[in-house]
Amino acid sequence: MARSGHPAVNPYTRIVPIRLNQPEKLDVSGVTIYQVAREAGVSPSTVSNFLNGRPGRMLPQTRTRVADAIDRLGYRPNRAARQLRTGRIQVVGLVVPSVANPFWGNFARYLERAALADGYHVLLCNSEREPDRERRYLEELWADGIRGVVLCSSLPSLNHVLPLVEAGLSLVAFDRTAQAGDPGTLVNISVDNVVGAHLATAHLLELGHRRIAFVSGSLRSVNRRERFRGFTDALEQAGLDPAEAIVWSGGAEQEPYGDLDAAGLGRTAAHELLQSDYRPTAIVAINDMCALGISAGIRDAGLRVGEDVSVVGFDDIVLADLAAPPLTTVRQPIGDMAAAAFRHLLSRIDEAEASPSQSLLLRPELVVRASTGPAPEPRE
Amino acid sequence: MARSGHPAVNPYTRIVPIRLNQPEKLDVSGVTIYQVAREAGVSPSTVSNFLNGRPGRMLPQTRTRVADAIDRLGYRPNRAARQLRTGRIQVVGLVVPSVANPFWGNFARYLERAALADGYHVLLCNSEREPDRERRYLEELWADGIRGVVLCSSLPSLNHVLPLVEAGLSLVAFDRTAQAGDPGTLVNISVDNVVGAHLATAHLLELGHRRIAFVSGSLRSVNRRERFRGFTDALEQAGLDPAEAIVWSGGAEQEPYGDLDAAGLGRTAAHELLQSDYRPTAIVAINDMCALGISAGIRDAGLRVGEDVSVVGFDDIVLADLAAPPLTTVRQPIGDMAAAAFRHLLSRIDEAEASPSQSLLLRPELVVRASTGPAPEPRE
DNA sequence: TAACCTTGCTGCAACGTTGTACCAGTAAAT
DNA sequence: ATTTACTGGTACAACGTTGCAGCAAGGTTA
Repeated sequence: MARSGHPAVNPYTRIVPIRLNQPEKLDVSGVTIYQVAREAGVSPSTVSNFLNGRPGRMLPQTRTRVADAIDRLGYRPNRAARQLRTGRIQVVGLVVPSVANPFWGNFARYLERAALADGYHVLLCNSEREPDRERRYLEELWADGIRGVVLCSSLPSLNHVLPLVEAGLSLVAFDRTAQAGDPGTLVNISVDNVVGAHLATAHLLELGHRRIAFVSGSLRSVNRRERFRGFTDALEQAGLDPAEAIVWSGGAEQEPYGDLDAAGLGRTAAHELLQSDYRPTAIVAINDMCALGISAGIRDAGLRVGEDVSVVGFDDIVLADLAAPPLTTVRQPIGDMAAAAFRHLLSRIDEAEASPSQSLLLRPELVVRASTGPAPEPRE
Repeated sequence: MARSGHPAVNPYTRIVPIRLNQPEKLDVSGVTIYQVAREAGVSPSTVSNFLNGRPGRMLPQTRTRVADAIDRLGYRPNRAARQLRTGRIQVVGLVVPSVANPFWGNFARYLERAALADGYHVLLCNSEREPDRERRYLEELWADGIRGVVLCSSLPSLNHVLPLVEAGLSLVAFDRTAQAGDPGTLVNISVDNVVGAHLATAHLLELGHRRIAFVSGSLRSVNRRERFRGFTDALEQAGLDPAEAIVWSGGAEQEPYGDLDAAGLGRTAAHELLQSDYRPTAIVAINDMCALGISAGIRDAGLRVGEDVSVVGFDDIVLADLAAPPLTTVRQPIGDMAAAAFRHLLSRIDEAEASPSQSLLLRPELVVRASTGPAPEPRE
């Protein structure tokens, strides 16, 4: 501090003894790598080597001395300093449509579990499925030094985040399969939506249903398109003409993805479908929230779910088992998917060379409950 | 770099041209405060003053020059460097029992919204209501430099986190009212549980119900105790003897808080209560998940919710309106509470002197839907 | 005119960590 | 005896930001 002896006192300035803006910085834990070094009788570099570089670079006795000192002092590395120095940070981002949706909340919990096991934290962001919010969030995360993000988007195009990916952001897209225009380094992780919807539809066909409807919001998102394909594939395989399938794809154009309103959407769909001449005996819903809405709509019409009209959902949220009647649905292996997402993210961040784009599809599982039953006798 | 001319070459070592461990640090955005300073023709200190200290400390023209330079270069301050220097960080923690519960997911979303408006991020943690996880999370957050946390705990005692609070951690306890042993600087934010349960119970009494049950898991958590008090208060006020109230307080001792299983708990409770001789005509549930489970249990018994047995929930989660029949419930002003929580947190972090402990109780609102109806005629 | 104050800016050291470059000391190869 | 290699460490300069201390220039007061 006083490098050249006492600091020269400016004869023109009075002493100002009160420091209003003192840093008042609360020490993160008070103890730094220097104190550990002194305690262990080594240099800070050696402690750093112990912590990061090879611990093989020192004698066993030195190693234990350092370890003991760290223990004794309760030393914890200062993350800010580490990040400043290395540019790395032990945090990944998670962008979901909305944690208010139990499916995403659940996914967040599993991802956190996976991340925590590797000493990573998860920074959570709600995009509300708005591309602009997605972009701003990713920019924010990037500026924070975060280099890996799990993006739950479902949007067909990722153009809005392309610049960041090109700058080096590692992106794992969840609930979305690869598209033609995707960046070359993208990893996609998703349930096999085609198989899932196929399972659901085949289940209904086996029960004897022939007039089956598919209900969703706009079909613009990737997974919805795929689920629809699984639906038509199954019909075709059963010898039905998919062109004659009943498709209810509502929702205003201006708000085509509404997650929260999926239930309301389903209810409306049920009302309309059950009033029509060609009334379906079974309905495949785009997800569980939608299916719960459909169930409510069926009841509104004075019909019984699982008897007059069967309903299949998708996701298997906790509430599916709780509904009246419990919902038959397609279960996503959400824990496995979260773990895989984090594992891929980590390998992307660590490796200098980004491996080429790839997709991981996990097989879903049909959970049969009481919302589906044999097709009622045709009464025509 | 080459401060003293060419670095002396060690005659004993061959040149090792391959640097395996190069830092490869991706620049956060490439542009630093130095480049902004050069672009604006001022010193880095002036740019820093513009960013933090008073911008009144410079001429208007200087101010605009700096602002322009920042714009032109797209400068964003490096948070790690800032944190290292100041010890501050623009992140608050949020510890919830589990985001898999829609109520907490929703709360997280609102808190994020409030935080984002002030440039703060939210780091989310799932405690699963385990005191030990709570403690470890808070320690982790503290080590990360985070000085403010919203803790959604409901545990009567906060002893397990006391050391951190004493070290300077600002804590806002959510969904929990003040307790005798609380730290002196704690802020409690909660809905008025007594009033809420009172509203729910009074509503049932007005409908003519007299045999009303209260269903919850263990009563050890703070808010559950209070809701129970609101329940008994209302009974008393109606001239009934609370000692004769039907109280179902189940759940194994070893897992007394199960959030995910609240629904299963409710279902079991309904089964047991409806089999008893003194069967209730109405049930007050500890929360909506529990109420949905109770509804399922009532249906299991072949009875109609809202006609044979009325059910009131608590929280007003999205699914309450979706159930069959839609759930009458007590709505928590969750957005207001989240905003208040963040506001208090911020003032605690900013102010050097922590103001004394206080509690904020927000008034809940009864939302009447179809799960409650007039008490059935006594058929005895 | 001397003494002091105010304004508007800059210089500099630090925050805690890391990894490269270096270096003694010893062992092995020439 | 000399060269080379390996081992087990240390010294030091960054990373980007901040805010105190300082300092010219001009203004105000005595």
